[in-house]
Amino acid sequence: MELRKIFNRISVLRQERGISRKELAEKIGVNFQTVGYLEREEYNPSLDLAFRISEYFNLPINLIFSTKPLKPLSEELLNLKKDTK
Amino acid sequence: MELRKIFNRISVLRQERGISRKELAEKIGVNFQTVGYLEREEYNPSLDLAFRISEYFNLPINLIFSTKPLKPLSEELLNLKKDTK
DNA sequence: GCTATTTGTTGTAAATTTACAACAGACGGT
DNA sequence: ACCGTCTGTTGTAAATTTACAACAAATAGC
Repeated sequence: MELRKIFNRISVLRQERGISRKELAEKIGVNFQTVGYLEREEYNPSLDLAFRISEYFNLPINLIFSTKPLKPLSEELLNLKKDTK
Repeated sequence: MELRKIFNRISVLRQERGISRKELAEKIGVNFQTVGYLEREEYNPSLDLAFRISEYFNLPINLIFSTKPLKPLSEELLNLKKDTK
């Protein structure tokens, strides 16, 4: 089906929480190397795994994953502030 | 990884739009039997495919897919109205 | 009734995701 | 310098998703 690459913010979110890949892996129930593969965007998570990550970070899927390259969160925040002023 | 089953509203949304599985399949770029598998929830879509469906229906992933059984849309609507009054 | 379209289902092969093991490099604390 | 933890990477096997072909049943239009 020629899969598109999905971009994600997993490593940023994980580092914000100050946890290691191993800890995150345990929380979401996968091998720690799998977290590595996901952070390096070497392959896409399954929908179920995407939901587990979303549940762990308490953020909707669309905020963590995107079909388009993700800007740094800091920049997104800046744009939001611009819009509301 | 013992995958959880993900529930979805694909068949309702498709029927609301009045299109066939074949038409939907063409729009999202998969085989029409694949749409059948998804509607019967025999397997979960990949994250990319979930995004294509989300883009086609112009709805966020979380409104179409869920880890918990989905109530009819009519009921969801009723709950929303209750909350706001 | 006939025909076309849609849907449900099954089977097999290909592609993708995940687990797991192994190893190397970076980094911090002692 | 040593030790432990974290990270990056590669390889292989297992599980899951997808394509595709085939066929039956249901439905709608003529």
